[in-house]
Amino acid sequence: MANIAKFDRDDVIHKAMLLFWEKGFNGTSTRDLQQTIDMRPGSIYAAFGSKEQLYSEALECYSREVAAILEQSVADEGSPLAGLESFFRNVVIDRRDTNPSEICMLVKTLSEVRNDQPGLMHLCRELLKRTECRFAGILQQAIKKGEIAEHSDPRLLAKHLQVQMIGLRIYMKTSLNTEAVGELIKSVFDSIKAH
Amino acid sequence: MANIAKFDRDDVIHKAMLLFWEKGFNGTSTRDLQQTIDMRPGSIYAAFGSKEQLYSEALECYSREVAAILEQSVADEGSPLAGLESFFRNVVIDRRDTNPSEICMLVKTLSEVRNDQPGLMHLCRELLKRTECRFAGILQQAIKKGEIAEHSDPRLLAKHLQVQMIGLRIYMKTSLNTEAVGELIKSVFDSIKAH
DNA sequence: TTTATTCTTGAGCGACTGCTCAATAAGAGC
DNA sequence: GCTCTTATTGAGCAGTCGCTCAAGAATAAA
Repeated sequence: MANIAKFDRDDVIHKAMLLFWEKGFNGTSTRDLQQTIDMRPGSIYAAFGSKEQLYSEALECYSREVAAILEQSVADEGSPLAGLESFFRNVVIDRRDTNPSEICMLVKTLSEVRNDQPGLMHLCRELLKRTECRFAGILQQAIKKGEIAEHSDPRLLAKHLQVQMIGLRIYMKTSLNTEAVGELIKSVFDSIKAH
Repeated sequence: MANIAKFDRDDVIHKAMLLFWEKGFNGTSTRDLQQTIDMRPGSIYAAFGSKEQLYSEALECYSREVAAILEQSVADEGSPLAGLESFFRNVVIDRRDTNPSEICMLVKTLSEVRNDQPGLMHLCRELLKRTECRFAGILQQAIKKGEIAEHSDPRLLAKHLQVQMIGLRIYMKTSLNTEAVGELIKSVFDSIKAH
């Protein structure tokens, strides 16, 4: 009953998320984790059950934080479409050095996880779908505000944006060419406006 | 001096490639490899030096095979642009069930490998760059044949295609929606033609 | 303080990791 | 046949893996 002063669960998950994001699921050992979150194996397994379960919670944490950045971008720009573009530049270019990895953690998971971990796979799909829905919602606002043509299909455009976001982040890691990627982002949003 | 009848090196690398592509670098144990390529550890390490070195050769094998598919597609279609589109559909949609993974092996590597394996990272970048150059070459042919506008920049378009290819394959894995992805591919090539 | 409950600790289990190397087999040249 | 060189074998090393659990510390209730 008593809410005994325990470790700060959210903080621990956040720290675990950063480590997992950097090193991947297989690349992160439980010893790494113990050191990073400053907990002993017994406590970790009592609190989270398994490495996979902790990873799940880290994924959800990641997804929440990305959603917050997106929301903030739209609010800051005061325009749905400009907010989206700012979000893209922010995530793909500006944060690439400070983030644990240039690549989206959901994509890293999807590409690493094997079919014998259906839970993680399913969670990834769910979280990516939510991002796509957020994109669609913002695009819908952009239509309302007349920033893009009324006959545009926000759900198709959202899929398009999802593909771009995934592709661009990886392309950024391969090319190391900030200018070229900036140009590519510009052309993505130019073509949306032109529709 | 004598060319003693040894194992078939190319065949072994191909088999190793399929396993690595499926399970990733960290996810593939040397025991897995031993069984798959039917060699004992001593022979493997005598022939390839290390797991990482064998992985490098597997990556090059993968890249060669993808390049062959691209070349074949262009030859079959008798048109550079139609060949590219056929290649996209082939790789992103048609082969997704028979391939060891839906996702490009180079991208999987790039997303998994840590910075303490600079050799693999560098090789990935090199091989992806070559693919981009191949795209650019084919787009150049498309311009010559009048399939796309003369003022198009084949190198920029090639970067664009690279981003699409990467993004689409991952999106295919998340959405499992063949129709939507087919539509996305169509729109990619429609917009290239429209330029 | 005493007792009951919750939380934390860390030694260590059994399985697995990448890899080595002395022993053996299999050819090539004579 | 015989020697010399090269190829293959597989037991096993030293280290790491994810995880458990008996013991102890910390807090709450009485």
